[in-house]
Amino acid sequence: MNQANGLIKKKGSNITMKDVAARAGVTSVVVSKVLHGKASNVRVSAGTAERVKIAAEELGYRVNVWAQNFRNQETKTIGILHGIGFGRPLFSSGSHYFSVLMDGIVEGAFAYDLSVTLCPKLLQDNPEVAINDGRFDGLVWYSTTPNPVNHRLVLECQMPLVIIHAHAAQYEYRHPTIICDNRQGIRNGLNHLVELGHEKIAFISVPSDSALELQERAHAVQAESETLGIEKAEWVKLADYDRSIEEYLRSNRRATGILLQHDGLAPYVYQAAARLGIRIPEDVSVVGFDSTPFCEQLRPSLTSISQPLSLMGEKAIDLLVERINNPSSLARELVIPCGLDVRESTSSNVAQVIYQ
Amino acid sequence: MNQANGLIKKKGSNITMKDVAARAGVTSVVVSKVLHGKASNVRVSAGTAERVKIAAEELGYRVNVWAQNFRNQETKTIGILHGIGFGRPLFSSGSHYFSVLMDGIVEGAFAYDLSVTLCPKLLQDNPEVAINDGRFDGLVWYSTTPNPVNHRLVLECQMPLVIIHAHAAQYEYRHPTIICDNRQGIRNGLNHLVELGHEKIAFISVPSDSALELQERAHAVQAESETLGIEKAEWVKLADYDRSIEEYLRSNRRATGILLQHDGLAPYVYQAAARLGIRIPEDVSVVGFDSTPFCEQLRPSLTSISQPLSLMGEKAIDLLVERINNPSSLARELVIPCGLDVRESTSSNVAQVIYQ
DNA sequence: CTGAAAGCGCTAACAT
DNA sequence: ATGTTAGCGCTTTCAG
Repeated sequence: MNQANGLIKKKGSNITMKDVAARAGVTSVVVSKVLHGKASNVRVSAGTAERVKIAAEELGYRVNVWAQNFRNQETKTIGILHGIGFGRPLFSSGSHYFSVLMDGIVEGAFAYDLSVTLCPKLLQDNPEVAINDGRFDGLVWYSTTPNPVNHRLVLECQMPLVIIHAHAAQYEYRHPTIICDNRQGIRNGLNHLVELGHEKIAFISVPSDSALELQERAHAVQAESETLGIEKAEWVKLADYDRSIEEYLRSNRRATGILLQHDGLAPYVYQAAARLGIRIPEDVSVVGFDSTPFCEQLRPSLTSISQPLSLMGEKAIDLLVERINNPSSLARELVIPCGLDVRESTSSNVAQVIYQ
Repeated sequence: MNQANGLIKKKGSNITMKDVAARAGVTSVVVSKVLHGKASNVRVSAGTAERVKIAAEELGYRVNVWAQNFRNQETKTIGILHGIGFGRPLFSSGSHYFSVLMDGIVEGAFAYDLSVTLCPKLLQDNPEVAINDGRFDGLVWYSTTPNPVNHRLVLECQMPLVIIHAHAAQYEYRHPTIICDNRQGIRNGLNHLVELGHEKIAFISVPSDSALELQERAHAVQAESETLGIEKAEWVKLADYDRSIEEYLRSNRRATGILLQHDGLAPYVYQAAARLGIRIPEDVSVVGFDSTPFCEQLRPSLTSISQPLSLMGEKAIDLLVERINNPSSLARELVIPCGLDVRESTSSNVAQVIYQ
């Protein structure tokens, strides 16, 4: 087999500033100034500068960024902490959630010339070690369902850290947080149904809502339905997903507009409706929350309140950088408005009225 | 607003080995040996070791990994180079390709305790700089459609680098490569159709196939159809996607089994078939190549030859690590077998015969 | 068994 | 305008 290699450099066999300096007949300090010095710092004669540049070019010199960062006591790198047990998230499977979030985070990080690192030490066994081993300038932590263990870990974290999906108060204002405006999102959904002519609206929620955001959505429904002056939305709390929904849909209390606490409840509603011969959206309109890609796969596709996840990831980096540059800056909370993606699962209530 | 911070450490305000040494009444060398020394190296009295450990514990000492790596002239970090123009790939949108590949790469990297870094310098403007600035121990490069610019860049790369979707010969055996077995994949597809009773088989390909893998698939069809003893598969080369396919399907040369050069051609075939009232799979069976998630979204879902992308990412890291540890090791080529995901677009040819 | 010295590549501060 | 010194945190080498 034709085999050409040995072209790969051995560790530490790179050209350094010293080499360049030697060739240019100066010291490495001059090289540093010429090649990387801030304009103000460069007090070097034009001739020397030229010689240095030529020498660097000839030798194919490349700055060693790690040495540079090490010297500067920074890493220009941020880490991602995954909430649930800090296990490793997957890009390709699961809820698609991580992919979208990551895109935002990377986008934000790149704007500040920060690298984003997926680190086994951080994403597996012992985050508490890697969290503080000099690897990162800052961390992004996201979790929809906090638990006592990681709550404490996050609270005690001494590194610049930004938390996605939380209120600053939850973490004693120790770290900046970013969260979507669940109340305004619910308002979007309710408004949409009202505008379509629905007067009786139900909110379907999971049985136990440990996740803060789910709680907020539930509260918002209460508050907003009063404000909107619509019949106070009936709150269907699910004990047994399938059965509860079917019972509700069969009852005479059935609403014409249904709001879901999150998209994941849609299949239960769809299936129960199908069993009962209730058509979506002709007989009942359904609005989800989160507007995951999953919505597009449902038949009919699911109208859903959108959480601008990617944007949140991006903005999170703004907060983080602020914190890195000024560790004693205020731990701000950023609230991002929700949108509404109208799809096939909602329609006007008029037709229904006519044919009833 | 209740505000508690100032808890975030300033840069470089960490406990170092020096601090631990001072408290334990030894030097940092001893600390290093006790805390990080390989078992063989630790020639320290039990008492001292104990004191050091206690001191470290009391001070909350954490090793600074970057300093450690810097000293060891390594980074324990690999970078990902995206082929086409080296632009930044997105996780959430696009072909899903990147997500799957990344999962494999990360899986592989984590097995070696390597971090995977997404770096703006690498993924944007000037990869040629970041490629060699001391940031990475090695690089993964993937591209389905190489161009002269990045071909040269890759050829001249002095870092350990592994290439996904290429033959080692294309890069003069300078870097290890990994590629799926396109010929065997085509064989899978043809076999499947033959076993279903199809005797006349067509291969539909794109007009210009700059991508190496597409070429390989085409060649494989020629070679394998002979081997299989089936009527030599007709090769429909598309000049104009829609028209060519429709013309072909309308002609009396129409096959009952169609093999596609890649999944992306399926919609054209589906639509042309629909226009002509040709049913899939009743009248014609269709097999794609790549088995992208897209296959599931088609109606009927598309049977497709699968490329184990995630596994390829994982194996790529094996090759890369081999290269990092031994730069003058052989630039191997790894060929990974394809699978076949049977879905709804293929069925037995028997029914068709009966009712004809 | 422990310590002193040296240095990875780079740069800020202080000489000259 | 250029050089010298010093040190980021760590570990290897060599002396005691």
